Parts: sequence; C-alpha cells; structure tokens
Amino acid sequence: MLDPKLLRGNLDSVVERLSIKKFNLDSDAFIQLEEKRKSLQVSTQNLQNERNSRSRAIGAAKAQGEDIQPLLDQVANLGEDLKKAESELADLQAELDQMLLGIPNIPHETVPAGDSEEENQEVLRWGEPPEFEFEPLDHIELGQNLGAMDFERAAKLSGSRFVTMSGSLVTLHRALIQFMINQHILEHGYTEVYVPYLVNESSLTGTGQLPKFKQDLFRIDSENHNLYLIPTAEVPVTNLVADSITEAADLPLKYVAHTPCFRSEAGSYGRDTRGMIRQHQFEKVELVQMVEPENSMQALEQLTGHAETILQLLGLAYRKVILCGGDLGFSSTKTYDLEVWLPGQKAYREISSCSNMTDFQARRMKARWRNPQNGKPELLHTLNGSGLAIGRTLIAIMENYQQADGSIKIPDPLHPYMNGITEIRA
RNA sequence: GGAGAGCUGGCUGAGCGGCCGAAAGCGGCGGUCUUGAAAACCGUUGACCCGAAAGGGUCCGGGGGUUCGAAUCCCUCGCUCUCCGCCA
Repeated sequence: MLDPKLLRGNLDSVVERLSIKKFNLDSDAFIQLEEKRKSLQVSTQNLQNERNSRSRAIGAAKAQGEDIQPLLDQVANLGEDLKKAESELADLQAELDQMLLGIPNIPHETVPAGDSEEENQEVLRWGEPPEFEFEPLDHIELGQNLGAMDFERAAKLSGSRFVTMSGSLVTLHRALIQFMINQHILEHGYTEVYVPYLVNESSLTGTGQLPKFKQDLFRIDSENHNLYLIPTAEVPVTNLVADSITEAADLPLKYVAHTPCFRSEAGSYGRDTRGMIRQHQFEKVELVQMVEPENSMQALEQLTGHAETILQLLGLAYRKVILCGGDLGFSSTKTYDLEVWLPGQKAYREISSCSNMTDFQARRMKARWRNPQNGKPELLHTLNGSGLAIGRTLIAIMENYQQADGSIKIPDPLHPYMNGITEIRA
C-alpha cells in the first residue's frame, strides 16, 4: 500500500510515476472519496466530541447527586445521529481502503519504461552457453528417455501442469535444495526458517497477492478452514514480521526457506504447456530480507548477488535484466530477473526474480522497526528473491549438462548431496 | 472430540460502567554521580487519524449489542493456554 499522505499531497506525480507501470490511477475518483471522507470524518468527530463531553457532564452531575434527567433528555437524539455518521464513515473508509489496496507500488527511478518483457533492460551476461557436438535435447525428451520424468502419469493423478519423477533425477532435485540452502546459510548469512504452506487471507493481503490476484491462487475451502496454498515462500516468510516492531540491532533480518509453491496459472493458458517450466506445483528456495529503509536498494543488489552466486557455482550461463515498468510486479519498486540459458529452447528463461518492495508490504502488514534516531516505530523495507527456483534449475542442469548418450553429468558442488552419483543415466 | 482458563502498551501485568489511554514493574531515552562503565537516584517514555497550531478523535484480540457513558456487562467469531480422549 502506498502512503495515503503521499497520495493526498502529491497525487499528480504519483499518477505519472504509476503510468510507467501501466497503471491508470483514477485521480478524480480518489479526490472525490478523499473529500467525502474528510468532511464525514470531521462531522463524525464533532458528534463524538459532543457525546463524550455530555456523558462526562452526566457523570459529574450524578456524582454530585443532581437530577440528571434533564441532561439525559438533551442527548436523546445524539446516539442515533452518531451511529449513522459512524457507519457511513466506516463504509467510506472501507471503500477508500479497497482502492488503496489495489494501487501498485511506485517504480524506482532506475526502472526503464516499457510495455512488456521485450523491453527489459539487460544488465549483464555471465558464462558462455555450452557448445554441443550433437543436437541438444530439451529436458522433456531427456527426462523421458531416462525414464525419470513422466507427465502423463501426473496428468492421470492431478491433471495438466504436474509431473512425476523417479530415481536419481529426484535425488538431484533434492540435492539442489540442500546445496542452495547451505550456501545461503553458510556463505551468505541467512537464517533458515520453516513456515506453513497454507496461509490466511490477511497474510496474502500483507504481501500484495490479495485482493487483486485471487485468480492466481489455489484456495482450500473446507468446512472449517479458509486458507490458500502459498504461491511463494515470500508470503509466509515476509509475514513473519507482520504486526511487530523489530529492534534496530536485529536488522537486517535475512531468512531463507525452502517450500513448495502452488500457482493456478489462470492467466497463462497456452504458455509453456509442455514440460516442467510452468507447473501448478514446484519447489523454490526463497531469500527474504527485512532492512532499514535507507539500505534497501543496496540490499537488493546484495540479495540478487546471492542468487547469482548459485548460478555461477553451478556453472550455468545466465543474464541479468532489470524489469521494465510494464513487466514489474504489483508490490515491487524494482526487480532483477535472472534468466538461465536453456539449450533445449535456445533461450534465456527466468529462474529467479529479486525485488525490493520498499515499505509497500510493510505498510500493509504493519511491519515496523524502532528507529534509534527518534525512538519511534517506522516501516521496514522488505525484499525477496528466488535463490533459486528448483524445478527450473533442474531443467537447466539437465539441458546444459547433457551428454551425447543422453546421460546427465552432475556439477561438482552437488556431489556431496548425490550419494556418490556423478552421472544420471537410464 | 470433551471440560475449563485467558487475550490490556516494546515486554510482564493491574484495572468498582464515568475521575482509564489505562496502575506497577521491566525495557528504552535523558540526566545526576563516575577517569570510564556498572549500580543507585531523578526525570521521561504507546500507536494511529484530522488539524498550520491550539485542539479534537480512534484504538485494551475481531465483529456486533446494552447504556447518556464500555477495557469493564451481553452475544458472536478468532486465537492462546491447562486437563482428558484420540493420534503422525
């Protein structure tokens, strides 16, 4: 959520900066609601003031043993007027809040203009896409040839966009998780956390998935529960600091979590329908940081670097892009995507997305820290990034480390987690 | 699943329907003392909204009700804890 004060004071510039994100803020509607709110709030508060002072007078009179009946008669209609004003104000406030909750974060000044991912700005390329002396296969063929990956069986169990795997390929999948988490704990200073995979509406509102992106989520709607499957660990991990005040000495908080992620992919019919690129269920190792506001842009660079390190250690060629305004997520002020080279597609594909949410999520979830400068609670800045998406990393390893006979070589850093296996073959 | 207890400020915890935004302690901040620190002592210290300010308003788990007036009474939902049962 944006600072309502910012909207009231600098509406025109906010409208302009949001247009970079292709968001059209209806400033007339906002102004109208605001003016109504203001006058209603003033009149309601006047009524409340009157009630308070008259009630005090009655109390005082009663204590003196005076006859309070005349005083009671005077306030006969006050209650009703007040109740009406209060409920009107509450309705209006709710309407205003709904509007506020639907406005995205303001893009950072370094975010390039652009409509779609085509206009994302490349920052760097790392590594060389591997040369093959044979025609490289994609992960689907590789996986099926190894007898280790089966989409049809998964479809039988659950439908499209699911996969079953078996044998050493699954060990590799699990090894990736272990390797990444250990790297982040031991080398990058993160604390590992375990969190629920089912969360309530308020958590999802806190991080910005709700109310706007309900269609992207899986909901558990049973007799006694109204919960959602997490689309990313960002939701439970960031909400760890919801409704709390963190001491400055404890910052930055750096958390790493491995969780499954569940996405309905409602808006992506027909995209990446084959293979493991876009699934309803996938694993991810997620990095989350809570930092002092002035450090957040620097923290974004650092966090993105932590994700990049994983790709580098695995020897996977990638490029780093800054998302343009049109491709930038709802809650983010600036996002770097890391795109790994996939020989099967002869293209760079997203494998990590690292974002600075500034105070946008913190305001929604009331996540604050105590600023020692003035002793006052202020909003934190929150950041998150994949470090990395496991399914897509698995694909990248398969395609980049495939050999002429269809086997797959395991990169060195994963060996400690592979039970002695150095190659996966049929 | 059955029985009971509770939810109050950064934390612990008190709070006859009006004098309660809320005692007290801890913690924090400022000071005295000290070469410095600790201890001790003194002072200070909730969040949010409207307002240039004065000031006003809201907030004692959420929602609703009773009342001139609710942290306090009633209803309801949520959560936490204890005991019993069941159980990975």
